[in-house]
Amino acid sequence: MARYTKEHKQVTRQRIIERAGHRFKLDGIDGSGISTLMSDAGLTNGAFYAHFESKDDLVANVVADQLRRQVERYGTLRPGREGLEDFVRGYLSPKHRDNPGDGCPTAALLDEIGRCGDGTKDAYTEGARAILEELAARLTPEDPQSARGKAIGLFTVIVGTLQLSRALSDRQFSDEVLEQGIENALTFMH
Amino acid sequence: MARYTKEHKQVTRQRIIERAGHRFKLDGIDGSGISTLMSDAGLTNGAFYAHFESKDDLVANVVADQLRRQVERYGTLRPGREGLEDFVRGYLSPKHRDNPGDGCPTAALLDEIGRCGDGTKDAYTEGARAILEELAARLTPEDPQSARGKAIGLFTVIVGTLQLSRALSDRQFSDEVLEQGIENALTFMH
DNA sequence: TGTACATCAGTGAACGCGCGTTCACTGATGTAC
DNA sequence: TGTACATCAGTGAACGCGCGTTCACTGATGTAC
Repeated sequence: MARYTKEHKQVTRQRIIERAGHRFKLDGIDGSGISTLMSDAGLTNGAFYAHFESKDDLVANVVADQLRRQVERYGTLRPGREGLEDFVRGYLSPKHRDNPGDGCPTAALLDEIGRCGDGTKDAYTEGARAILEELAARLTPEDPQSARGKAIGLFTVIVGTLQLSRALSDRQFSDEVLEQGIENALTFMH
Repeated sequence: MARYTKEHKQVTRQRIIERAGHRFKLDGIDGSGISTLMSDAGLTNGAFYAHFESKDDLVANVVADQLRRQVERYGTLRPGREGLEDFVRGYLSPKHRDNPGDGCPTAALLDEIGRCGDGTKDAYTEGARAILEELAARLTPEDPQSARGKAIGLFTVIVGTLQLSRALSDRQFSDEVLEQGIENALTFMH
């Protein structure tokens, strides 16, 4: 099996982290076992500890990686407020709601991260800082103080809205929450 | 042990539900085992299935109970907008952030509820409806349509803010998020 | 009033299973000669 | 260029443990006589 070039192991490690991000967002961190995670990456359970010290170690790396990807996504948007509006509409869409595995790690895992150890929370904290800075930069660059406050409002309202929409079994109610959430998010962008 | 009066079993069942609410909010649903839950209620694991069909059955009952308590709390507030402001300040306080076991079930469990089965999501949906109605009734009773939208905004922003503050390992950053969250929540009350 | 008994809330050991983790082993690789 | 070998990514069985669930049993109760 081992077909190792120079960076072969790093590539495998990155594949484990990426697939684990998907699985965690689908089934939760507690709900995802090592065997399943390794099988998702096309490997068997025993290889796990050649790449990570423990499950906690993996979790911290996955959280850091997921938040990094989230920040990178902002780079692909139209510049300024227009890009942010596009982002909000995609974020609060039925498609995003119904596909958590490919979606925002914060919406999928925020309360679980709050119960994690220091390593994971440190990784999350660093990522959250970067996201809020990205959002603030697009809001009112001429007034950084107010932009930061609005960025926090925008971020928390879209995360809370998406989570709520996923917890509602009544589709119509859930759709209403998403649509109203877009309007609520826009109040932080004016 | 059995000292059973008429409603003895109902009282025990209610005690299990109440203590399980506390435990779930502390350790998560997946993170709380039946033996621990029963021990919290002063019982042993075997008695569990005399009260509930399954863990899922308990979870649905706990979610319904927790949301009911949350709604009842609104009745103890000062009337109108003033009461709502008191509520928001208490909700977005370091004390609430640092004591999830005694706090809001939505902030502690929302993304996990999104991954639960229909029974639990139905219970949550009913409870969320009641909470949003309570909030809307205090906002602008003369304009129910706009009140409902604002209630959704208020609810999602305080839930998202509290969850975010719990996931940040940097105390100062976390405090900033809480304080800004109060201002952001107030924008939905004007 | 005192005793025998059916009721049933609760006990605690056991079930099979999947968890996170360990470890002896495999076998394809790049390197040495 | 061809062969022997050290490296090491990955295998897969096993560890002890706690999970959700089952079940034969206990013993205090309220009731019957």
